[in-house]
Amino acid sequence: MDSKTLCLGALMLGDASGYEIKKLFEEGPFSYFHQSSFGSIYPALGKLMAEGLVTCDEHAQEGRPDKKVYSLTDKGRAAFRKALSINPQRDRIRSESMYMLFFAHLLDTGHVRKVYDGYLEGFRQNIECLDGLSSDGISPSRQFVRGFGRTFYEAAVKYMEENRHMLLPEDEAPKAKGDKT
Amino acid sequence: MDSKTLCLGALMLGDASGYEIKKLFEEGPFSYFHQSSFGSIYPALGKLMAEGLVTCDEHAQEGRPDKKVYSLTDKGRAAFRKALSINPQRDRIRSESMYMLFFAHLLDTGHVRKVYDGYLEGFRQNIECLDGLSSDGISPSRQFVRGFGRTFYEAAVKYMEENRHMLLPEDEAPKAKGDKT
DNA sequence: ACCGGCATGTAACGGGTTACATGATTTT
DNA sequence: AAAATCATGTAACCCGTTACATGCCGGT
Repeated sequence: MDSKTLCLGALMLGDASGYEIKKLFEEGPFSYFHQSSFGSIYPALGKLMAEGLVTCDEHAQEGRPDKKVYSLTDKGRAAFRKALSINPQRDRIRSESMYMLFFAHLLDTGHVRKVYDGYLEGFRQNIECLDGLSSDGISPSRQFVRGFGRTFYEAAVKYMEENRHMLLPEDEAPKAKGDKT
Repeated sequence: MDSKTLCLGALMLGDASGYEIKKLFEEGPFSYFHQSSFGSIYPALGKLMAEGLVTCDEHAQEGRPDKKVYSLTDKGRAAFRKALSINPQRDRIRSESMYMLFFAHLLDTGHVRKVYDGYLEGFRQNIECLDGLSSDGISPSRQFVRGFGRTFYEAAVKYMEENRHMLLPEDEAPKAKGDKT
């Protein structure tokens, strides 16, 4: 999915500036299945302007650059719908952490533990973040996607909690501290 | 994760040619969390050779290019371990299908159905593929990662089967064909 | 005092995907 | 007869990330 389509979609949720669009991908509704950075958003918005797919409303501000709020045009909405009407290719997963854990037996236990806990923590944070989103008046589509993300993250946390011993057996031992073994 | 590290990891599983490495990412043990293409594998192998991290054994063949089988050197194994000792950044999910389904209410029902079924089918195929892998003598690390993939795909299939109505309500109706409603 | 947030933008760099080039053999 | 598999490799292109440039305001 190219940056332009990503921006069009963001604007479907309401007018926004480049800065605000980035937040949608960082903490907002898109954060669970996409991301974007300034270096791709600003140029994308420029191109969309040139193509007449968005308009821009400049709000002068003191002490900081003007805030440029973009809005979709009818042409933009049509272009967005067209962009989504292609058949998406299969998702390509790309997990550095999993690649690393695949080779956990070659690595220092301390390192594996750090990666493991960090990965788990990331999933937990995503769940918290999902919990923090308001569900007022959102479309069934959005609810569906949110639920999907939730399902995934919860399954991941559960699996990692239950199967920690496979990669970190020694972490399981110190359960009873006064035992007579 | 850069292509060179990806190739080193592939060779940790055994000597292989570029062609075979690609298959590891397409159908093999890595297919669940990474991928790679010829355009990145062959140049990566060339660089690894130049750096002395792998050696190459050329097998002459009739009617097709010589098969170049690569093996890790000690230096290569050390480099691999070092590459994995950094702290991986958080996984970045990138799902075109989810992005599309997020906006399902804007799209033609037939298209949504096609995307939905295609997506689901992809997950089912991944599960089948996992079932087809032999578990003989694989390390706990590999078992862990495999289990993780399985957990994810099964949760995804279950969620999509149970919540289809959220995006495709009309598909639910024709359940009882002789009812008296 | 310093860091994080707000706010926009550019440029280099890196790297991966895609397409191209070649060609025999096996399967459908 | 066509398509897929085996097998390697190059090159252009795209495009995204990262770092840089600028600057104020509010909180610690």
